[in-house]
Amino acid sequence: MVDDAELTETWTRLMGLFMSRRNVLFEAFAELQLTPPHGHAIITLMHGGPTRMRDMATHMACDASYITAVADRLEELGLAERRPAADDRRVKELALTPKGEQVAARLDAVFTEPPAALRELSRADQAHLSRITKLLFDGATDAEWMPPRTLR
Amino acid sequence: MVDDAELTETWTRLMGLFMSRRNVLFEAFAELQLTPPHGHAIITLMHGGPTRMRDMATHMACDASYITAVADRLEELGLAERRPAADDRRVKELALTPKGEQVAARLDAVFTEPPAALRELSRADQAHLSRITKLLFDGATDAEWMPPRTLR
DNA sequence: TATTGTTATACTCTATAACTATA
DNA sequence: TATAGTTATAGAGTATAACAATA
Repeated sequence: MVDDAELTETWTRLMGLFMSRRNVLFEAFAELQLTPPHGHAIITLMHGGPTRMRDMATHMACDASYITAVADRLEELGLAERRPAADDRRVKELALTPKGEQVAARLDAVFTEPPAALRELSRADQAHLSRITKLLFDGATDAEWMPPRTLR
Repeated sequence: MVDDAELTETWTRLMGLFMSRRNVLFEAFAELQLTPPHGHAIITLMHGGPTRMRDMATHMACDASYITAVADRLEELGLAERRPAADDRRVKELALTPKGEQVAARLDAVFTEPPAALRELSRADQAHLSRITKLLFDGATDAEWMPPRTLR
């Protein structure tokens, strides 16, 4: 029997798991002396490769001037560097350093790593959950679903 | 077949749903001219009743002085009010006004409302998901699980 | 002396506006 | 003239430290 209250409880339980993972990620940010936007930026660089500062501002939905500050900080930390773009002398690209690659990979792993409890489900339940989340994904409207690139 | 990659994808899909709900809640905060901490505070008051300012600071994991600012703002908005505590004249309690009750209930509903996609699952899959999330809940260590009181 | 809430203050995060150098 | 990035500056959010009232 699945009534409305039970559906809400189901959702609440899922939310609890999310919150815990979010906390883990935020702790990882703090340990690396990064704010969430800085973490977001380097994970974006890891997935997308060298990125024009303007495009980074668009992606992060923030003002361009803030990207200047983020880039400054990432350079200070030795995680990323500015590079002139090949074709347009106004443009700079932001690119990860080798150290930045390592840090980004570590943060990305923290983010995508399923909670241990998920691993401890039976194979059958893991398969159920996989199938059901695919249905959720297909059933969700665009407004409801957002690609979880990183947590901001 | 459920290999590690599939488990990660399952988790990623769930994260996507979560992110979307988070956005909805943040929009609801913004419409009410509340920051997440203010929303957090009034939902706490809704669940816990009148609360000493000191206890609110502990609950919100912030400095006591910040609660002064939060209380000021909530009073300005007519959502909460300070009351002297009965037993200790140093202490003030924060309590929701009738308007605050309404606003808190609305925010809480936004927060706990399951995504539409969850409702559109078959009864059988809803039951599966309910059962599996209970297993997740029971299997999670304290460090992994956090009661999703509100989103900060 | 210790604790509650407040004030004064400072620091961080982020945006807006003005500027430069290219295009 | 328009665009990419920077600088200067301002505002919001939040903490720290000192303070008054009460325990």
